[in-house]
Amino acid sequence: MIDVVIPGFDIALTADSGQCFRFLKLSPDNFRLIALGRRLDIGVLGEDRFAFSCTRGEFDTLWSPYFDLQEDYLRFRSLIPRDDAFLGAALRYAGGLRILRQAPFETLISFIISQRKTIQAIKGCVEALSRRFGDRIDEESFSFPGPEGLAKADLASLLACGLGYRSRYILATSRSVWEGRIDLEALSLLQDDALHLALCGLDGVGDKVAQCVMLFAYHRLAAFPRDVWVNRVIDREYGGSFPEHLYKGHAGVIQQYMFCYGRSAQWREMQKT
DNA sequence: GTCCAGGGTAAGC
DNA sequence: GCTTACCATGGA
Repeated sequence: MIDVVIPGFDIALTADSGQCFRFLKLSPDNFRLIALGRRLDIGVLGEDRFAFSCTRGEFDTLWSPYFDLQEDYLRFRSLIPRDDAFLGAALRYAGGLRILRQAPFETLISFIISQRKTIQAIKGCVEALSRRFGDRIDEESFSFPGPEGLAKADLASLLACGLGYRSRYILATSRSVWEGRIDLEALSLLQDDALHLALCGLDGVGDKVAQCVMLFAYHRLAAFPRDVWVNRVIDREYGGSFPEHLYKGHAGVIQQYMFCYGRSAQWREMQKT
């Protein structure tokens, strides 16, 4: 267990930001994450102070990159026009979140699952998949399965995880990865357009899922996923057209502020009046 | 009972 | 090129 100072970092917000479905909220100030084949517990000690259940070396080489802690998120704030009241409020609400650097396969499968599901439901499916096909980490923790485990699964087992019609997408895409028809590691060498095209060639992956995988796994900060929440914000606050061009190269970060604030009780309450 | 959720696909035009 | 019906599941 180590004690670290991370200015401006909000673990509660990041854990519930809809990027990753393997955060567990143990208490208001304690979180558990399964990632990188490990279990990590994070406690909030105070303003900008956190406890991580790992060594200093693991924090520096594994978790600091995972949480994108070397990036200066203050530089994204200066991109927001002063007269944009919505983004100003969104930043005050969600400015402490980070764009995670997650494993491509887990992110890919998780966002194929995500279609027409709530975040809670996605979490349930991902947990079920991990328990059935992943490796045991400890008494109660299981890693997300690799391509082999899912490629060799049968449809009935996938259906039993609550995946519904997405089961055949997950089987087909897992087989594409396992059989080497697509190399998720090699995709990191591609430019954004080529990466998007390659991802959209997979079963169950369209524009939105591809954008999520680009942003949350390949850290392409220009990717701009448009889901029902973001579209709702764009309709209500920007007359149906968001000026993405103002944030060239970093619109994905702005999108994530919009998503989190748009889902908040605070913004939703304002919409009722 | 109805509506909605971090959508994709294939058929139709 | 652009719409539209359909796809399972669970919770509000």
